[in-house]
Amino acid sequence: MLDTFKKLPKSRQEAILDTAAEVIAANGYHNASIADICQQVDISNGALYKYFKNKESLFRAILDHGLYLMVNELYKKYVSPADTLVDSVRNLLTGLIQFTRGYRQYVCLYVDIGSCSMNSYATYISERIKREGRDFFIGLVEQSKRKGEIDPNIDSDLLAHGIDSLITLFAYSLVSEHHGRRFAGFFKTDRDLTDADKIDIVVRSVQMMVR
Amino acid sequence: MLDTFKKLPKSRQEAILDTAAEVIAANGYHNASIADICQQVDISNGALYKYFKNKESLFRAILDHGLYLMVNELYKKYVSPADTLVDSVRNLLTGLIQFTRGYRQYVCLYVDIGSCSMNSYATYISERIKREGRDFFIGLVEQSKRKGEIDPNIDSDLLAHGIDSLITLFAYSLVSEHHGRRFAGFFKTDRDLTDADKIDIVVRSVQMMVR
Amino acid sequence: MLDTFKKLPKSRQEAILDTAAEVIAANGYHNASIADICQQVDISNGALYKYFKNKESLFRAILDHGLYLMVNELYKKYVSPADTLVDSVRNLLTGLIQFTRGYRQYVCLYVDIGSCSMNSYATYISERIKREGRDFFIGLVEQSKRKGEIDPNIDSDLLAHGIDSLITLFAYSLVSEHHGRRFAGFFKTDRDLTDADKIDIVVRSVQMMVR
Amino acid sequence: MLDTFKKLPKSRQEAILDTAAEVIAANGYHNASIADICQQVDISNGALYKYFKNKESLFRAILDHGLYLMVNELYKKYVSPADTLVDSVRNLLTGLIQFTRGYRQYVCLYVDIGSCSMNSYATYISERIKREGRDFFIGLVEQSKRKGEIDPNIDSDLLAHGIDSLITLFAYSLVSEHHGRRFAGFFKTDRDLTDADKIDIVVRSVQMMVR
DNA sequence: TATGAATGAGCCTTCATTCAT
DNA sequence: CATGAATGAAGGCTCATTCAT
Repeated sequence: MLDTFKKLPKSRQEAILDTAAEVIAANGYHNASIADICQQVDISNGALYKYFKNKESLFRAILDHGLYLMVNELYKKYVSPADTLVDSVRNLLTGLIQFTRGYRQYVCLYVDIGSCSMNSYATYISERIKREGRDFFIGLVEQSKRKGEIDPNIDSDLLAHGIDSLITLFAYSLVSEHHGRRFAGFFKTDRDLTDADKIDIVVRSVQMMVR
Repeated sequence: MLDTFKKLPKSRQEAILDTAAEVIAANGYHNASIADICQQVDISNGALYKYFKNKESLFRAILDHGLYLMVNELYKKYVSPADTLVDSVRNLLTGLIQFTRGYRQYVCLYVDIGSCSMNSYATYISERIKREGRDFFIGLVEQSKRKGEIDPNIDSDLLAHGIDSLITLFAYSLVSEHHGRRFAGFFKTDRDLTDADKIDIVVRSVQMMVR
Repeated sequence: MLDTFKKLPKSRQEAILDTAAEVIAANGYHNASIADICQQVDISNGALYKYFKNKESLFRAILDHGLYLMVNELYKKYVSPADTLVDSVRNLLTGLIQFTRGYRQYVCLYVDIGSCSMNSYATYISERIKREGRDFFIGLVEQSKRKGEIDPNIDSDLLAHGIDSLITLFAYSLVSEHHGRRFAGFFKTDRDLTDADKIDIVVRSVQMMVR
Repeated sequence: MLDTFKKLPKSRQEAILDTAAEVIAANGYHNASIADICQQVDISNGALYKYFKNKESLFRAILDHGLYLMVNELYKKYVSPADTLVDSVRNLLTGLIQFTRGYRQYVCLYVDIGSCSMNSYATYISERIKREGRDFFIGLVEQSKRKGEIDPNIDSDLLAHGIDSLITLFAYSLVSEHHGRRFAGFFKTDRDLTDADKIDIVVRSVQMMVR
């Protein structure tokens, strides 16, 4: 990200990142063309290269912004220390659905970054994503222990990892064709699973683990 | 896949698919070039187009073969009806590690197919993958119930989904930079997690769910 | 130069190199566009890149061919051991004029390669050009000494260098605006210098050196 | 060159021209970018276009300044009417080496202007360069004749042209990879030719012509 | 007057696909 | 049936130049 970009009004910066993220999320990093992005963002080809050194650098700025949003618009927004573990999880899932409405493209990129062909790009952001997620969920579990809600003998790491796994795949299911199908596949209904159904499933899974 | 391809010796067919899968897994579908694939596979450019209508059709053949391998070299090979649920899971995880040694590229593609930018390609194969996975895990759980190993009141779908979630992300962690980091991130050791450590983690997670 | 190019008929190879050389000579290396070259040569953009790895590699092939021509169509063609030194020079100058009629573009490139902005490209070919030129002219001078035409006390290197200098700038004057003017500038006539005039000037200069 | 530029302090004007000349000399006219030039010169992109109509106009101003320097910092500085012809040549060569230390970029451009791809740009300046050079060298020769140093029957034009040729290629050899190699190639030493060696060579060549 | 962001055509290069041999 | 040369659109990126501030 170059200085020229930082000098833009925050709202313009966000609009550019959001739209560029959309194009990349829809087509995949390699398949999204700079020309496409510029057209959608409504800036000239040259302008983009005044903002970012190259395609990869634009992508990194998008990933950075996505992480920022995940922490500030999700982790910090939908969870309060007063809640029980299970309520926290439920709130987070609800939050995730809200978040996906506003920032679907970033959820997509969050999924994409996990694919093997993105391994080299993942290096840039994964460590930070990991840290945020781990601290958040281990914090949740230990708080819950302190409040005496769950058995103190439960392995915190194990439980945090289990909850994170369920929530990760829940998030994936919101935007990925494959994961949507996989998630729903286990549950036979005569209609599609609603968001509420899916929240319920994850919450019950967590309860199964802490019971 | 055209008839010309089917007429090739099975071993040649597999060699072509395996190598093409390798190139695509390493670079991503959009970033892998037909020229690269032909060179690695050691066939002429024209030959490839005698075997497959186009790039996407080659990709589909690869996905088909990957699914075939997953069922026959994994689900059917490493699990026996005599085992307990937990042992089955352990065996499957061990199998996955073996499978990844021989067919890493297909595991990669299995991960990739979950990314949003592959949504349109996922449609082709996901339904079948989902069915195989769902039947396998629900089968495992119900067999276990029948043998009286686990509480019959447990929701089979929920448990099957939970186990599948853990195993899915375990598989992901074997080949994806991001998922490798995410998985290990929850567990502090002074060294990297070994495969045995990771198996142990998933097994204990499953025990947590059926306890 | 790639194998694909070498497989073309020699005549086609030459036609491609000659035409590409023309475009580059007319516009300069950096200013000559691949698109222009392809259009003039009448091949597709992609074809050129099947023949040559990149622009620089095409340029090198052109330089190689130019050197080949200089040796075979000039040095070897217009000079015979029977001639006196002065006649050899005269024949070479006549040859240069002929050569320039058929291969003007290569003479241009020979001039261009001497410009500072081509220093990095010159490295590739200069050493060989130098060797050919030096051997040719020193050979000429020493032969002349052996035949007793010129004073054996004359420093061969010095004389060879002097002759080469005059001939070099004569060649330059045939194709370069600047050098044409510089050369002619010293001689006042009421008309432009003819080729014969210029040959005469160089020959008399050489005579001045061996007198 | 626009009035805005002429209003700048002379020293600023020179600094701008010198630095811009450096960038163009290093990269070649077509390959040197305005952005690069502005950055090196430390003026804004817009400012440059307030000073000069366009890239070519800047280039012309540089060429003009180069000619000015050649006349005033070289021809007028290192040669005195009291010197013999040979001493004048020696002084000029020494001067050229000094000049190249201070103004190498202009020597480069002087070489570049001779290349064919610069023919259209050469038109602008060559006539004047030619005149200065011709007058200078013919002046030198005729003065020498008047002083009775050299045979009055020698053709002044021819000698002036010969001397200019040697000095031109000497100058070229100071900055051009190709010409450096060509010049030195004729003289076998176990070390590189020093500047003094090269001066000596040219001086002896001139002596060979006037003997 | 000075700035530097914006433009968009044009650059070199790659690619999936076709087709003559 | 196999080959691999040919295509030309499209890719990421740069550039001389303009113009609102």
